[in-house]
Amino acid sequence: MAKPGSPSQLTERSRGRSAETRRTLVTAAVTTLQEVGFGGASARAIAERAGVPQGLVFYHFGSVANLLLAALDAVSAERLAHYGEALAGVESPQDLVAAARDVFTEDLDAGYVTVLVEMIAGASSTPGLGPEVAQRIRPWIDFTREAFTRQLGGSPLGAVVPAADVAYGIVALYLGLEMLSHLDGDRRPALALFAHAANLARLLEALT
Amino acid sequence: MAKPGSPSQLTERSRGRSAETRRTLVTAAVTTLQEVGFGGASARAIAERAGVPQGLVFYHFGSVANLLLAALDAVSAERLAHYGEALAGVESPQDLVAAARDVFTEDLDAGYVTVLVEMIAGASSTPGLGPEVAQRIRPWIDFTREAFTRQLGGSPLGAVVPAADVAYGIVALYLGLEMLSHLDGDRRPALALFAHAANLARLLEALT
DNA sequence: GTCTATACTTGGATAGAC
DNA sequence: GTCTATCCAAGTATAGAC
Repeated sequence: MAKPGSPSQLTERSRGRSAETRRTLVTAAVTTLQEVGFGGASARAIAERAGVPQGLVFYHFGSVANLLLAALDAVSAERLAHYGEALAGVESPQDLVAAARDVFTEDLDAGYVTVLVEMIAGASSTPGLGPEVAQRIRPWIDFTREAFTRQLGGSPLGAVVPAADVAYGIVALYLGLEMLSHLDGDRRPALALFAHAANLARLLEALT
Repeated sequence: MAKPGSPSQLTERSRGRSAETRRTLVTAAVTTLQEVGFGGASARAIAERAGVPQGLVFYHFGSVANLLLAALDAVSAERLAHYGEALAGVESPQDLVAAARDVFTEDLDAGYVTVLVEMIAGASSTPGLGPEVAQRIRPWIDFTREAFTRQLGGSPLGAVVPAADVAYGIVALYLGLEMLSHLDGDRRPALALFAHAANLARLLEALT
């Protein structure tokens, strides 16, 4: 049961091919989660999208769950990097809310958060998956905490409520909004909330 | 393909038996969703818990999805009735937050919201399920909107933010918190948020 | 090391027995 | 009208070919 990627006996050709197959499968796993959810993300469904035989899922990842976790890793890395860029120019709570709204819209359009939501919900039905998913969410909460601390740590709000708790709540809200918006295909209620948040941010700035 | 419950040819005995089988299946569907999620809620898994043969799922409900929707209906009805009672004695924003916290704890303990979350996430993988689930969530949002309007409609917050938007956000937050708390089995971060909300409610009351 | 063909299991659904 | 025996599709996983 040799793991792929082991160093011995690898030709240039086979090494490159393996890596590409893995990449293809990971990409296909992401789109499968987006299109048919965790429940529909079988080895067959993913492999078909990837254009490779179904057995390769098990050869390269050992199980469907592992492949889905790899997909989650890929999306997390991609998004966190992007969030970092999006927040680079932020200099006020108002900017922060605006950036959050833009990022939310992107996430919804591209279905990035769907992947996360499906994995969280799906974790209930696959033994051992829960902790793995939980671990992969922590960076999102940490990122949010830091962004909040930077822009609002010194404000009246930051004085009353610990950043860690707020960050947890914001991520929860983000996931919930994604879930509801995705469910009925209407993002307007969610975007309305961002607009109100912008108003409150303006109000808060006026106080300081 | 006669639907059960048709009036003709029914003995007292058979009518009672059918209703009881349906009830048993619905209850089993709820616990199955709670224990193994949407992905694990197969006709066989549910029927085993109900102690009835698997084919009865299709006889009585036509499909697994229909049975799961019936389970969601049962939970929704039960919870909305209970929420109504819990809010009967509420006379201030502070009371409202306290009641919400109690209800949240109950929901988490009994796994009621898990059913909802699993159905929302699972809707992605079953064609046609989305709208059905969306329809069943609307009452939760309406209920929240009314509760908010009653206690905070006249406050500064109510003046700035439309109740409908807030209600949507609160339900989203509620679902997200349930999802995260359930995932890593730690409800403390969520409960901390309710504590902060209580403080803010107190603050708001001081202003009015 | 990489991948394909095949074994085995579980699940949805229904034809027909009671 | 109610339920059971059975069928077929879809899923996971691996033994063995290249």
